Amino acid sequence: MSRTESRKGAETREQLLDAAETAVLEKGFGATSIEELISAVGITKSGFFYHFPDKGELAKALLKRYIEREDKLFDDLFGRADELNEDPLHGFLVGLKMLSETMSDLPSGHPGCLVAAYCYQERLFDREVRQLNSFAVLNWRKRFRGRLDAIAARYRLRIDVDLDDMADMLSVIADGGIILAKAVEDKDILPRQILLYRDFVRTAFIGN
Amino acid sequence: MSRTESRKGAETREQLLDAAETAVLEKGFGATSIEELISAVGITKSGFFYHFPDKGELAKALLKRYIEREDKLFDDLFGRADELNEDPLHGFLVGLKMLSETMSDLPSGHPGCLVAAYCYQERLFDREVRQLNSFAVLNWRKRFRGRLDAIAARYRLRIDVDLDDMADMLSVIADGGIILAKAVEDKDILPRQILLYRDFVRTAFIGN
DNA sequence: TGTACATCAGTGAACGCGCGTTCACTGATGTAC
DNA sequence: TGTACATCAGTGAACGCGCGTTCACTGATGTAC
Repeated sequence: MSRTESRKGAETREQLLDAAETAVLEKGFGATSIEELISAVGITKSGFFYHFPDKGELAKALLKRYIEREDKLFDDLFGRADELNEDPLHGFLVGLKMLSETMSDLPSGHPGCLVAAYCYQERLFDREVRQLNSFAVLNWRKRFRGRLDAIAARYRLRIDVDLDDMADMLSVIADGGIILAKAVEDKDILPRQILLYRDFVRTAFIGN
Repeated sequence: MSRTESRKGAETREQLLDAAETAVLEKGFGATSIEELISAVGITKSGFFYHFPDKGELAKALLKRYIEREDKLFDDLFGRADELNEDPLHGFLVGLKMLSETMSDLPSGHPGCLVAAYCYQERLFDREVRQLNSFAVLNWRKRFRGRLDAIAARYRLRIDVDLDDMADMLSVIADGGIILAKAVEDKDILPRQILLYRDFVRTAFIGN
């Protein structure tokens, strides 16, 4: 229980972020009130302002936490896949399979991507938050582009595609898959679409 | 100027919907105020309530109009593509090319998909609006599934994919592409992703 | 070990503003006879 | 053609509520000497 990170306050802060994340993904940031967050956590409104100087800082902290978690998920998942495969293509394909299964295991489907939610509410956030969002996406591109480069060094590309586009396509499929799954309330859509992307990568590099 | 559709009122109503659509895609429905809509159109607040009984009816009218327009766009686009090709695969591929070009021609990128925006704010809408959203997506699935069936009747599928998934994938790519384009402010992303989907369909049916 | 002080994690009351909604009313245009 | 009435497309004022934010204060815990 040191001074720099005393436990109690940090716990309350996390609970506020948890409540905020759920609410923002269901109703949007503008329609999420500080009032509902504190009543979920059980503190007063001034308690909220002890943890965040204003609502904008909540938005920033929320997005930062989300991006860090997502990065960690990818690190863990594709890291494990790499341990099982020395071939970069098979490592990526196994990673995608594992990603699909992880999404499949979510009991009521993926709750939503904060990056996507923020994109549809850009005007509510300042430049810093929007840049955070942009960097996150560009970082995912870089991450998957690196894998695709390693694959392309050993396998011949059978179709004429740009590898940045192909790297982006995983983020595109994930965000789009979440939306369709939410729209028709079918949690299988996202994992199935990820497997479709996997098929695309496989045929692009080893044909059919 | 008949009684059932006098011109002046209908025009104001459309302007309100235009202002609402722009605002909702930039800030979300909850953060879009009636006040800003009427100041954009130049009427008073009571004027708004002459056109819409409450804010919820605005949401419904907005979504209905969006879905109708989108359906019409697909009808026109793939209809024209069909006239130029009697082969179903080439017709679909030409249609996708045209769709990509249409998205490319949008001067500042696609402004956003209302269906996607509503998914990230589901709690703000009643069951009727959510069902409207769901039906729209299922209808797109049906539309593209029909085309894929026609193609599969003439071409052998080279990879083992479900055609409903492949049909959904176009909506997924569109919605996800819009999000990435917004996130990194690069309007080329959406048209390029559509072309990537086109490559996938082509290789799935004629190989490489 | 005791005391003084500092920091943490909040409380409670008050604020002004903007929001969605209601209601009684109105001038311009259209329709019936 | 003139008059009476109906409908359209709004206006203007008022409402109560909830929102984000501020400010002075406080009890519990931690640290220095």
